[in-house]
Amino acid sequence: MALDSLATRPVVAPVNGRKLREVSGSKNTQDLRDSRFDRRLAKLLGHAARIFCEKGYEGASMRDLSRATGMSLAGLYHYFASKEELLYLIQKHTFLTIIEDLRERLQSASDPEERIRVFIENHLEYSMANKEAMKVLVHEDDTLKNEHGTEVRAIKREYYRICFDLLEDFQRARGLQFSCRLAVLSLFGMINWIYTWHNPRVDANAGALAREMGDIFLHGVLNNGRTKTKVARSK
Amino acid sequence: MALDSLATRPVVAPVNGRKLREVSGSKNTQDLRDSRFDRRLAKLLGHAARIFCEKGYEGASMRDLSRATGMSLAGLYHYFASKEELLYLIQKHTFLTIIEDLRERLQSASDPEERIRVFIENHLEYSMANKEAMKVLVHEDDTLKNEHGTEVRAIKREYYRICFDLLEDFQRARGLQFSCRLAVLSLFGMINWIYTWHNPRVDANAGALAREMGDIFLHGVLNNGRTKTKVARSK
DNA sequence: TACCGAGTCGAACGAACGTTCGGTAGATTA
DNA sequence: TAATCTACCGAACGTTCGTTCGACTCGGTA
Repeated sequence: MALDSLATRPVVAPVNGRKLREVSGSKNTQDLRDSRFDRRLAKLLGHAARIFCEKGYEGASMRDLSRATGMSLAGLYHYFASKEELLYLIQKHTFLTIIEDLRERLQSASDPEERIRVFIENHLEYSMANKEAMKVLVHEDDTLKNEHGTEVRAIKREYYRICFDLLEDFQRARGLQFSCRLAVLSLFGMINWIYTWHNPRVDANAGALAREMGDIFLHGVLNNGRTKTKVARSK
Repeated sequence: MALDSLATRPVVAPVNGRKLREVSGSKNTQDLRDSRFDRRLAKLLGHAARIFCEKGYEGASMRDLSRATGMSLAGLYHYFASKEELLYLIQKHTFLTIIEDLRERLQSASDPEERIRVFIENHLEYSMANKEAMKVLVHEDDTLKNEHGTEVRAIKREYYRICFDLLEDFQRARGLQFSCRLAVLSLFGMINWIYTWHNPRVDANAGALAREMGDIFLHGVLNNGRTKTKVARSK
């Protein structure tokens, strides 16, 4: 639920113009301070994700975040430069974590079908475990403009590309013919739509859902790649 | 593109507290005035849909609408009571028109598979012909609260129900077993996601897209309803 | 002729917005 | 001990928001 690690921060431009001092202080003290800063920031991002999820980015106010976190309005700006950067940090961290998890999981699956199922399962498990950040990622898809928007869109393209390649592998292995673009986007539609309807009290959990949706999708592209026109009768 | 008819207005509570006079004026003059009012309102709703589509409901301002329509800020409120009602009118009209079109089309299709294909085709054709209103409908799905929200949600449930019943018929006719709820929601995900990626210069038109997505979806639920576990090998 | 309602407008209302400024307490460094 | 830096705050800044008010014109009605 919480954005519990910001390990990605060091590789990008420092947040809020906060300079990374190069020679002052002992390394230990420095790390301690930075990790304290990061932990506080991560907690703020978690609150922000919940608020953006509930009221939408435009509908949410910095005063909402101030109220939710107990920190003063001005104090918040110690941790980020603007409301827009807040959204950027949430989206970027969410996307990068999903991709990182996915890459890890894909290492232990070689069968093309299995790899697509891993993709779906990873996406769904992350979505269910981080509902709020995930809705912010999907729903505020074209909210960010300029550099921040460009950067997040680049990560999105990367994620798209991974799925596209998995589908091409599957297609090649089975000798099928179908539009990978349409297939990827249909799959994304199915799995990104879930946040609008999933109710943990009546709907299956991530694993079961991933299996069922994987079945629908894979049978769909499989049979569609082989035959044309009408769906075969069952008897 | 434009919300070109508001034929639904007479059956609901009058917009903006505007009373329907009962005895004053000749009937012809009355009709003329009302239709003039409706035409102007419909034009405003078209502009509003475009603006809500571009900037989101919360991000759009009444001043944006004033600028786009050339009407003064105060003048707008002659046609509706509030910004919220504006969104309500757009969503309601869009939903009711889709359902009306669908009911008409379904009358000339009796085969269960064919009827599902009609559903998909209707949805996609309307979406492509009314991109802006459609995005507002999908994207601002849970923006409306209270009475307006309740009413739109009721129409949405009706639309869901139609699709659900079509799927049950298909299931019964083919003797299949699968979760209709999951199938409907997967299908909705596929077709409601389109607005995020469709590019008329590179992607197929509504008819072709409806056929391809229909193939994927129908093969998906068909084979999934018959077999379990792994996808059959193609050789 | 007097009147009325539809349609439209400029100007303003109070509230809320994102952000900034000047400061302070306390820990760390020189 | 003096200087510096981190973390935070109250109070305000200027702007924009949705909405309202009073007034005006104008075609149709009594």
